[in-house]
Amino acid sequence: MKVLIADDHGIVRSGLRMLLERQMDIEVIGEAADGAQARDMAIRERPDLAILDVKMPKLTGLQATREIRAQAPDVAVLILSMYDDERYLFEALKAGASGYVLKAQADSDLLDAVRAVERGEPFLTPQAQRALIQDVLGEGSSREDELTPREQEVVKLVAEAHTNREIAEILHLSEKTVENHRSNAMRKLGMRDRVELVRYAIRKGLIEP
Amino acid sequence: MKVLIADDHGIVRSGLRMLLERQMDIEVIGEAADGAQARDMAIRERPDLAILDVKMPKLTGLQATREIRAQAPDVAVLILSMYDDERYLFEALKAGASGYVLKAQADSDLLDAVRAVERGEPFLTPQAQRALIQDVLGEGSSREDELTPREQEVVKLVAEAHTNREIAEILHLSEKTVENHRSNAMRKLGMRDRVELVRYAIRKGLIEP
DNA sequence: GGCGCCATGGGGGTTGTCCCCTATTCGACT
DNA sequence: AGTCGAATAGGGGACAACCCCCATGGCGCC
Repeated sequence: MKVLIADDHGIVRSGLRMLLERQMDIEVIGEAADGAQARDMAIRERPDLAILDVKMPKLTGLQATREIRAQAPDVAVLILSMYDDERYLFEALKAGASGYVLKAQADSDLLDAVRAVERGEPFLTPQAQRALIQDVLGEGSSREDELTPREQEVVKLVAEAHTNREIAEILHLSEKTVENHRSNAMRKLGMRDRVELVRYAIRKGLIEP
Repeated sequence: MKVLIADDHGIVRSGLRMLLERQMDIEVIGEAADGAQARDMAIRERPDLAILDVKMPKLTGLQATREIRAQAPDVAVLILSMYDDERYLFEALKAGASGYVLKAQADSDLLDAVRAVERGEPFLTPQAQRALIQDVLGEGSSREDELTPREQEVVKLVAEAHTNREIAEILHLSEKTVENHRSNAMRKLGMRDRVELVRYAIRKGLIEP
């Protein structure tokens, strides 16, 4: 089973690799340090599974998931979240992730998740299942982000101080398309320049201050 | 060499354990999930080294370091930080840590640090060393506010999404003077555009996100 | 089938940003 | 007495940002 690891912390990547490669049938075929790299490697190398951290530069794990699932549907995705809550669980599932595991969980949960995905099954930790049930029972979580996925990606990269040209390269788009997404996002949010977008991105948790 | 690991993420702990135990002479004698537990275990088990994450429940890694060093001075401490900057470096050293390694670093840096501490030497990554030198060089004045009052005013207004022209009107200055202050501030902080200034201003508490 | 939305891309133009340089005044330190 | 940083102001230029317009193709939805 070929696995790709993506996390912006080198030490954590190495730890995960050790953890996974102790299993005889798992081969870690690559490591990515940011979301864009993870997407490119997943599409090029076609691993059976990509394990993505939520919080990464350039593309978040969720944004990378969306693009990987669109362009390489045979690559399964497992989201690894450092957050203690499940605030990205629903977005992760909507983006096409097969599983969602908190870093606070025991390593056996991660291996269980990998095994489940190997069999083509989805995997949620007990906590995540409870959160999901809670949500279905309660209000139907009508959280509409007014920004489209593409617009959010561009906003995140703007807030990371990339120029339009750099963003175009990262997302494999033309500069003009990037400008259009940024402009549309700003119009939707009633903002006048990139500076306001930065504060929006920080409030939304797209990036750290 | 007996080592204690403390991190609130179980998966990360397991990864670190794998990473360290690949070294034949390193034995991980325990794992702690929070700072208080780390302190108790360190004082009871007396490992040669305690590797502590900065951000943990109950006691932060720095607080745990202080108490461990006070009650068990023979236990060396290595601080592991997930943050991309060195904002806790000085506090860590003051608290009695022997080393400071970012999680973003390669695993070899962590092993180097462990080896150095084994020999009784302190260890800092090149980035941390640079930050320290920078600090010693600029120690004459208050290192915290390297920006002049005028520069801070301009930075705040930039971060509030005002254009140079608007800032000039607000401060009763010429546009050129505003540009100079902004430019000087950016040079001092090593930043390339206003977007980076926004994040700086938010980190410094000059504005709210 | 048409309507709207999303994603993609371009033309052309105005304004803003950012950098290089110079220059003066003022106060503070040595 | 001289130097140094802070604050002020400007010239000129390269480039990025931001705006309007336009167009195409895909997809879902009455």
